[in-house]
Amino acid sequence: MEVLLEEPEVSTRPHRGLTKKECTQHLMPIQDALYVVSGKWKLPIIIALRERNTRFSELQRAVTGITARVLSKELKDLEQNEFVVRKVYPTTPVTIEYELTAYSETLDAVIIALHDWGLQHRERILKRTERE
Amino acid sequence: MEVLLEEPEVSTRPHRGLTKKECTQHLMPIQDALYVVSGKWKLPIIIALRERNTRFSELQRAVTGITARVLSKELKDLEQNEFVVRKVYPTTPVTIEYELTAYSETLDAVIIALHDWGLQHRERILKRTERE
DNA sequence: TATACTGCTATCCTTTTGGATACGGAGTGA
DNA sequence: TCACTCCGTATCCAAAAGGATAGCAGTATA
Repeated sequence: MEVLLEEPEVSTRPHRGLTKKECTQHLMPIQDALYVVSGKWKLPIIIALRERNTRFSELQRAVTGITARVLSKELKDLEQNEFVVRKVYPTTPVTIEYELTAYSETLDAVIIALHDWGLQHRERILKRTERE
Repeated sequence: MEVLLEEPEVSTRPHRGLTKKECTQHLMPIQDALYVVSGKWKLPIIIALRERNTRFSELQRAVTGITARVLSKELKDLEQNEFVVRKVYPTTPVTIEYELTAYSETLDAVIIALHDWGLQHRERILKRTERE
């Protein structure tokens, strides 16, 4: 899993005083961010973690429908992005806890923006389908 | 392509005074929003459209690497979400123009949030890889 | 002794997404 | 007439994402 993406190429014309280069430079961080939150399970897992579900099997129950394979992979991704720390306690048997980091909270602005937009979009679509 | 998603199920515990139901209700709009901006080409196309590339072949040149098949499909999606209108002018041969709607600008807050977060994330990762 | 739970990994399979290539009719220019 | 552009569609394929199932070592429980 790559964390930084390559520069995509878009367009040739300036826009609002931005050169092509500036536009595509804007695109890269956007795609980095999207990479981090998109996919079927990333946000459900983060939400489950916020609700203090910390252990693997607990998470698997909380995020209904996810398989161990996928949960394991997603947790590794979240760890790599430093949203989660994996703590191993030498009990018998070992206890493993996944905890959200302070850094994971920086995502809040993104999540809120997505949420607000999504909410009005959903309402818009429902109204539209009513009309039809 | 579905526009509204099903309610996902996550977790069982309350969090910050929110019930389970409230949490998952938050998730739905987020996933609606993600649905609209994620994928390889959606944002590059929107950016190209903002730069006044309106015609099909123009878009295909502007968004380098996209094939006609995929561009065609993405434009249909964008139309369905009411980000784009397809206008047909009865010239000979017909001229077809894709134009962004005013509604497409409501995405700006989301795009900016993604951009800002992505930018600092990228810097964070670059610093981290320097240290190693 | 048998069964179950924990925290996974391995293997294989399906679905989704996107890419390659070819082709289409209609028009335009040499 | 030949070649080229425009705006796509159709068919087939490859890669990525995700799902199903099985298993495993260690411990606890019945």
